[in-house]
Amino acid sequence: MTIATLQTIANIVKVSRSTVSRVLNNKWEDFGISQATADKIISKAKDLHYIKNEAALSLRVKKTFTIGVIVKDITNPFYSQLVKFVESALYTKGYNIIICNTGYDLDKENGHINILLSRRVDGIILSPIQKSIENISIIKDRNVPLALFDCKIDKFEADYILVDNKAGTMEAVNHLISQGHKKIVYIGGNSSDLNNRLRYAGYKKALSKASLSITEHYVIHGSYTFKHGYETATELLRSNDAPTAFFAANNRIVLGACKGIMDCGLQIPEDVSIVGFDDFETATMLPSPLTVIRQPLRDMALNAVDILLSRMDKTNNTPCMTRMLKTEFILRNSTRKIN
Amino acid sequence: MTIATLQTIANIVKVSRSTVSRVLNNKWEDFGISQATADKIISKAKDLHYIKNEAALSLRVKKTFTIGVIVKDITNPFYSQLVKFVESALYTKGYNIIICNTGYDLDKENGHINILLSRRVDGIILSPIQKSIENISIIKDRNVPLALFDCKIDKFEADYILVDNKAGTMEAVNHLISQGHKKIVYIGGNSSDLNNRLRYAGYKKALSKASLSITEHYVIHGSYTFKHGYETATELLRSNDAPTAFFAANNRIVLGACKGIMDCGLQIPEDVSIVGFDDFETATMLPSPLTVIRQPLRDMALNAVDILLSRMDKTNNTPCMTRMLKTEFILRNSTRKIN
DNA sequence: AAATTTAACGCAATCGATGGCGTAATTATC
DNA sequence: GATAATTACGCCATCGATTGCGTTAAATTT
Repeated sequence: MTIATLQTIANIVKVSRSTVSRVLNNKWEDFGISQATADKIISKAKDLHYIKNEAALSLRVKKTFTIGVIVKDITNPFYSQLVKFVESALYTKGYNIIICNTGYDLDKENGHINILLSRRVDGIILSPIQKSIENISIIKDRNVPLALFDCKIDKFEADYILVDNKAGTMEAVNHLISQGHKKIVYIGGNSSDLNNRLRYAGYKKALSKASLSITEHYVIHGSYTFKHGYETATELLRSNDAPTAFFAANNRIVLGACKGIMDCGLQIPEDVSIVGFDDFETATMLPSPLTVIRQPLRDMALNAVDILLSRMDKTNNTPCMTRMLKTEFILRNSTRKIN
Repeated sequence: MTIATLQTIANIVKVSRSTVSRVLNNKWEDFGISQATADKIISKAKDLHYIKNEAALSLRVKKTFTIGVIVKDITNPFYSQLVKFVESALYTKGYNIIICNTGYDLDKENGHINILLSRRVDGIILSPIQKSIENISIIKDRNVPLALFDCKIDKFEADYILVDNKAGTMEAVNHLISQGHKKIVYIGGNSSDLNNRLRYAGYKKALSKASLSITEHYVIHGSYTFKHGYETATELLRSNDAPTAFFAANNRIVLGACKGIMDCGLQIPEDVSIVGFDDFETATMLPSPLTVIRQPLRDMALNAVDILLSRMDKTNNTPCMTRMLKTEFILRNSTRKIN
């Protein structure tokens, strides 16, 4: 009826809890327990459908085999893929993940951090919205391994996993320039967002290297949304100084921009070229498959897992480091040479 | 240095663990603990950054405030949205979720089930790949609340959450028929999949109601993949009996089919009409926004949570039930009237 | 002043698993 | 045949929090 514990089995086989524990953990030889006893215990455990209680184990060994993953929006392919890779890597190591979706809500982010700490997770992968260290530093204070993802927090020593936003963007914009484009729009995300600033820096650098000047009304920071991409594209294309190419700072913006372009009756890449940051499944499924900057999500996930696992070794005192990964330029068919 | 426990605080304030526990759980008035003592305890707890250990709590109260969610592919928007809604609903109730991604791997699914049981989760939401009850019934045997999602398992009494696949598909196909289409292709998923069979049944019924006969080479079961949609669409459109409309059985297939149609040099909806099962963000972002059958994901998630929560009340012995939710027909712009 | 209430806590068992240390019993060695 | 070594376990504290049941001291009542 009730769920079997070590004690239940011990009572039936008439041995002590310890013996049952040792047998069920395959250590009976180390403790000189007879095969006969072991067999009896194992078979009884099967009969009773014994399943160990991880909560009790955690309490005892001070390890939960649980990692907390805090993301902003799990429905964004960027994060869902990340989660997939993280889950898969950790599964093979015997860890589970608690997923926390903040939905860009600061209170929820902090709430989740506290919950994860009270659950004594063995590590946290965090892609934070907050920029200040107040609430994040309690993770560090408690010595919980932390991998910070896709962000950089001022004056906060930690292990970061980043991509080279600037170089990636430069590559994309260089490509447009090499195809003869001079009127290239930067459709950006939130202007206070560091990633956005770095991507913008890449854009600027590419232009200046090619001795092209920055046209102010071609730089539109805003938000990482479909709407922003759509509105920016349509407005500019209908203006009397229409651009010939767009760089979109993330996967949502690029979709909005594409839609905007098409709604203006223009074709990609015949009339307008476009490159986006972030690769995603549907990028290949558009009428013209999108040329994009791909973030190495799998590598990023593996790096995060790697950091956490190595930090769990408390003797490991290597200083925190930032792992900056290279992006990949994926040439598809959304840009073309112009005269 | 080391992490504070109730005992730590008790020692400092010179009271017993019980008193600290009662104060920190805001029950000190019930136990007649003086305000002065309470204040001292609370302030010490703050000083020491005390955070309760949920593992210890779980062990004691036999409740983990954790729900396991097992999905097939978290990167599929269908599941990532589901997870988002579930997470959000449970967060407000004080629960966390452990996410398990099976990647259509049966062993992993079973592995995850066992892990969740050993973690003594308070409930499981499962969208299984397995069709047999062998491995699933251990969940029921252990009396763990279970919500089965998007599936039906033979001879297994449980709480199911489904959508009316047949009616939904009928509505879609009826729409095509009402626009004058007679050559309507059914691009299906795995032929053994129940959802696929039900959707196909809806297709058949719609045709027969309109006195249209089933054309065998217009029914292509296969898999729920982009590739299948693409190949089916291109092959049929290039045949000498090209159809005028498609029904695609899920979000991946429909994207593949759209791409196939466009790669044949045809336009949606001018040359070919298409309706898909599943709504998803990018459906609106295609050149012609897709008309689709939307599954009520939010409702489905809330229902699942609701079932689990109510089943946790052990006095609740209401028989298992299947909640079949209605789909919604979302008319956009991927079909048109033909002569 | 004695009896009763109430305020203010403490004790110890419990949840389930682990592991260091100890001990009896058997077997091997000289 | 005495001693040493090995086999085969058991005892009990521990992890951290909760809670039923007691217990003491102060306050109140009569």
